Amino acid sequence: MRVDVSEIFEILNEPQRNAVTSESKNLLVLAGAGSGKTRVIAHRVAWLIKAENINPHSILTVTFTNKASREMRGRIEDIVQEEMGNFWCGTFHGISHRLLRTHWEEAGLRKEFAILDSEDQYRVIKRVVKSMGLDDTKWPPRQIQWFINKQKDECRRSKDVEVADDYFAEKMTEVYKVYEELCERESLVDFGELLLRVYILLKSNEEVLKHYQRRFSHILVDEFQDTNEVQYQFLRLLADGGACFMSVGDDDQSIYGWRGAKSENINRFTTDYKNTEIIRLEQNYRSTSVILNAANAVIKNNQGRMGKELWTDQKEGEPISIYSAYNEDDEARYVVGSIQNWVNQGRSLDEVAILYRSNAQSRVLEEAILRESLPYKIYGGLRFYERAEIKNAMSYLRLLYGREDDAAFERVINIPPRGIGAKTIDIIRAKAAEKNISLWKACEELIDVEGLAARASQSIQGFMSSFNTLESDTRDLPLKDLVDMAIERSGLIEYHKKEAGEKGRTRVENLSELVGAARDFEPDSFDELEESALKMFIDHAALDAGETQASEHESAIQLMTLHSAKGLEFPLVFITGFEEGLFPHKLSIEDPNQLQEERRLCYVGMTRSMEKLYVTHAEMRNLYGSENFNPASRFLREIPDELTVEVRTGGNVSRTSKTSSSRVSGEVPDTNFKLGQRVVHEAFGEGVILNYEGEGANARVEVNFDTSTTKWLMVAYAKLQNI
DNA sequence: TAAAGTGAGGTTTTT
DNA sequence: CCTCACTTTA
Repeated sequence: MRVDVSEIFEILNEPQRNAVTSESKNLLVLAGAGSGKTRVIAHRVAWLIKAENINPHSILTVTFTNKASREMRGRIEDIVQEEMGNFWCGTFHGISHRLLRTHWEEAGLRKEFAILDSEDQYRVIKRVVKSMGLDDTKWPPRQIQWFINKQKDECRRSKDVEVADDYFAEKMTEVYKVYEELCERESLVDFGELLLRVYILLKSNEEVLKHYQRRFSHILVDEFQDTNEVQYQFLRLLADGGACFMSVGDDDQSIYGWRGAKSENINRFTTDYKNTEIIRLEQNYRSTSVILNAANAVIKNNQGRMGKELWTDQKEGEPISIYSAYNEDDEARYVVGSIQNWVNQGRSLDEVAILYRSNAQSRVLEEAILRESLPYKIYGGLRFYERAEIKNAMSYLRLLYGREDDAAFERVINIPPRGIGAKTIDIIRAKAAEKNISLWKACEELIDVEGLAARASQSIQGFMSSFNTLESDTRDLPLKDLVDMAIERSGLIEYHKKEAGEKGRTRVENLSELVGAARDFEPDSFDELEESALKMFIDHAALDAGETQASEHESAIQLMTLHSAKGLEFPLVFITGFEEGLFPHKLSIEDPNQLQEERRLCYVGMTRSMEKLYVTHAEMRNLYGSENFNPASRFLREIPDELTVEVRTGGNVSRTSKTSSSRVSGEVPDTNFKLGQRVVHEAFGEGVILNYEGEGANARVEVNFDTSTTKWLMVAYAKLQNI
């Protein structure tokens, strides 16, 4: 039966249509910012189903974030007008998880294996470091966690790590090994492990591999430039069965190289898969031509691009406003003033985004917004399932599901406080280690032999028996009531109620929101697996930490880092802190590759803007307690002058400042020195004047010497010479 | 068991 | 300089 698919076509341009209907076995779509990349994937899936009569069951669509995967599924279902329960559309991690739940046995896991989120993983690693007798100030668990994850991203087990004479790598690999053994023993799977284990499963198990190779006739991958090694290899194994493989990405928007993403995977795709058809989506539907041309001009400075130039038939639009602020307060004031102008023109606040390179910059901006009592929403805090009170409640649920969950046990054994201190826990841990059993079992044994202080013992018995009653009381209850009862009995609500002020109240609110989340929880079509709702809820919480903030649908200014702005669009965008050392960040300036990534980040930031873009920088910025005089970002010079307009000072924003106006010129009053001046000192050598206070005979200057020491010196005594 | 003190660290983040 | 994690202390 032929289905009318004209609707699929109507809204697509030619390259988009070519991508959607391509019959090539291997297809690479280079999709520029705002060129309709999600639309192309969604329509292609719809096309395959409606026009080519491909069973949704045979299609695999992979994205990076849960949000993207939800959006994708939603859009596809909108087009095909039906729900597709058996269609696999998910994140790499979600899909891997699903495969492991199905093939736990072949993968060498217990049926009830638990997922460690990064905080759980951190705690486990910390415990491992301690148990190995290592000093955790010398061996920071964070760094080891990073190391281990990096190895896993690169498909390396501890035995595969090449340490090559590097003492640190050697030691960290040892920790990796012990961590590996612990996870094996307790059947714990961290995020990296989900992928690595699936990769190893497919690679070593012919039967499972063949099954999925036969099943998936079409594989579609979004944001291909963000794939890391293990993800690439995983896809490769699946596609090697002869599936049609479409990857969509943009090398110019690769901003996650620092966490293992390899944008080379785009090039690699074309060499690994012969006769790959390449389609470029270069028409941008988002931004004015001014913004687009500026972004193009900036990204042109990068080497080794796949080649792509965005164009638009939209109007030219307003020039980009450049503002050189006196300091960061002035910058923030200017931004807020401009937003008020926007509002006065009848525009709305949720059309506005303020972007910055690093989170620390948000505070000054936040304060300026607060002063004008404008509503704002800041991205980047803890997400729902990452909050302490929620993790505590989830630990109760995890323990209810499986008493062997040590991570959960440790978390809640003394929360709320029940008189079980560090000593008692040490005894329990020692027992568990000695007998190689879980903490829960160790408690049972210790109680039997009276190996604990009477009070602690009693308290633990109470704690443990409460789980047994809870279990029998919640059997056959729907998930929502189960969660409700578990939280009620945990004592967490009472505990947080006692907390002072606002904090305790929001925590109690969050706990009841968790009950709400349980009520609304729909297992994402895991139906073929016989898994309890509770377990699915627990896994869901680990794999999808939820939104950054509870969504208030009030109109608000959006504040976020350039990284988190990727994929979003706003009519009005501010990019702040456009300064050397901040953006590009000082840690990225030396390495050409990292510098190129910074430039891509700039490109991403600029292309977020639909109508109007502001770029601001501060001549002076307080950083780590001292004043910095950063030159404007090199990216600013890469924007053609004819596309910009310099905002004159004394306009809508005043330059008021606590310090005297002479500071603007940078001259140290009644001396021969000025800020930024190079000077030489008899003992310390050459340096640059960073700051000053006082004047004339009392003037002191702060000099940053080339030996990279900074000193405050009295001008009257220091015998500084101008160079 | 919470409050006060100490010390390190300060780029970007998803799963 | 400010924040955060962690330790010490009343």
